[in-house]
Amino acid sequence: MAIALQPIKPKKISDQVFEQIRELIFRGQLKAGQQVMPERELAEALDVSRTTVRNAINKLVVLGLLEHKQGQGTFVRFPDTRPGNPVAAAMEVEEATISDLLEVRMGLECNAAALAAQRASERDLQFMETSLEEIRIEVNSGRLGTEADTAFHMALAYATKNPVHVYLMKNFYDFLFVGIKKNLSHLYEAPENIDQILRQHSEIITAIKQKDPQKASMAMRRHIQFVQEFFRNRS
Amino acid sequence: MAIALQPIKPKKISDQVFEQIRELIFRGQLKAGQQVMPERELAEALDVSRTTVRNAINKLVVLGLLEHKQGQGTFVRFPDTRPGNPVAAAMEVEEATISDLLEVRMGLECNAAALAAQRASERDLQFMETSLEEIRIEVNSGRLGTEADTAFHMALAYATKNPVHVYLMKNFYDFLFVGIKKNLSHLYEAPENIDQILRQHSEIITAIKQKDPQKASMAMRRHIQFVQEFFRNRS
DNA sequence: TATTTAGCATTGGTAATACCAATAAATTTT
DNA sequence: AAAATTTATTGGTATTACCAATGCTAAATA
Repeated sequence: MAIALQPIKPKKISDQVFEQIRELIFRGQLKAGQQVMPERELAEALDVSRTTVRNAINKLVVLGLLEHKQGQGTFVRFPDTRPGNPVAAAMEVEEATISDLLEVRMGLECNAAALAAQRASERDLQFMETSLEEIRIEVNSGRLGTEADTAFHMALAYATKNPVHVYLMKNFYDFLFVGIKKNLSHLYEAPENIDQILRQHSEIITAIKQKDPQKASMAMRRHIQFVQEFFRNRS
Repeated sequence: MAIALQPIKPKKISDQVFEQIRELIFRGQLKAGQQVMPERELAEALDVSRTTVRNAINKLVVLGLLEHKQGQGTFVRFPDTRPGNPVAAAMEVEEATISDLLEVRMGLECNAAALAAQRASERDLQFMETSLEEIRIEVNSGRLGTEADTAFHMALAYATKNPVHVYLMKNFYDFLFVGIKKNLSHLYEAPENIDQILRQHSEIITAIKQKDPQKASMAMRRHIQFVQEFFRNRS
């Protein structure tokens, strides 16, 4: 007998719950930042076990749509902080130090400087010089030019014309710079350091202008080494 | 009183299990297609509840690293058949080429090799040599040792002892794999290249054994340059 | 009274156990 | 020998209990 029987839904219950909640989020009935019903209530409302609800919610958490907060509840994440960004959490968990961050930047950015020296357009150079100028202004106004500083390094990333490098820097921007930002205040407290740093940045730009990869890489190396030294001495 | 007590950070148990299993996959100790231990056995072996193991595994399933098959077991997915591989997708969107990937790896991995030369433990070296040996076996059997090759580079990442670098490479894993797979499949057209590659990997290990950062970095540089040259000549 | 402290309620995290459901292999039956 | 059945294994769901973190509230204290 070949009667086309209705192939019953072989779906896992937890997946059905998952779909329902996700729908609520997509439809905007669960807005960003809002708290979702507690697991216990959801379980009763849907007449399934808390275990099942839990699996569904966990899936949404892993996908970055929801966020667990023990003792408070589960909340809808804001879309702009969603894509692949367990960064902040990872930062806490991984015990990453400023030193660790600088080590990685040494490899990544020296290479980027060398690439930029081969490919940077006039526009790229202008962006970098603008950022450098903004740092000067900020610092002279008594503020710290952290924003401008990161802008400089992002401009460098774009100047490599390498989409993979840009992708990395975009996605790990927080991870690579957040630690620096927090501690940059100390570095900028000593005015004599500021001149050093400005000069180092300037040297990087000069080397890129001259289209000298070796020189650019070395300039970046000296810059990062300087920062490394600073943090080594104060800890 | 302002004694800076060390604020304990109790990671979730399920996340610890998650990390362990994921590391087994990255290191190649759990190969693609292979079945992982049943949840009940894992729970007993790790001395945690099955619930916890379940949560950890579920997370890996959602991330696409594992695959559930009711009545059979849980299996390691083949990296290139992962649905919605975020990095691979990004590679399409960003129009990234193998050449772009190799450029970034040049910066990241040369630096990693230098760090590993300063910090690699015996265990790290063993992992690298095991991976290298597995590549040999795979190649001699007519297959291409893409997974073993990836495991080698992950082992190098772990050997740096730098949590930021490890974190980057973990999230870079798919990208790395895709790149390596394409590398090898094309390099395989000229078998004499395989010997070159094996020797280059061997030189990297040797340099790390000798705790010579410069040499390790240079060995890695030569390796990547070799692959770059190959792709330059065939396009 | 103002502040601190302690306790309580809420909510996610883990555990233990039992049973359901699907699959594959072994066994029995035809 | 082939087919049907049973059995063992393994993931899926349910239930219950308790732990752990957070925030609120009321009691205790200065």
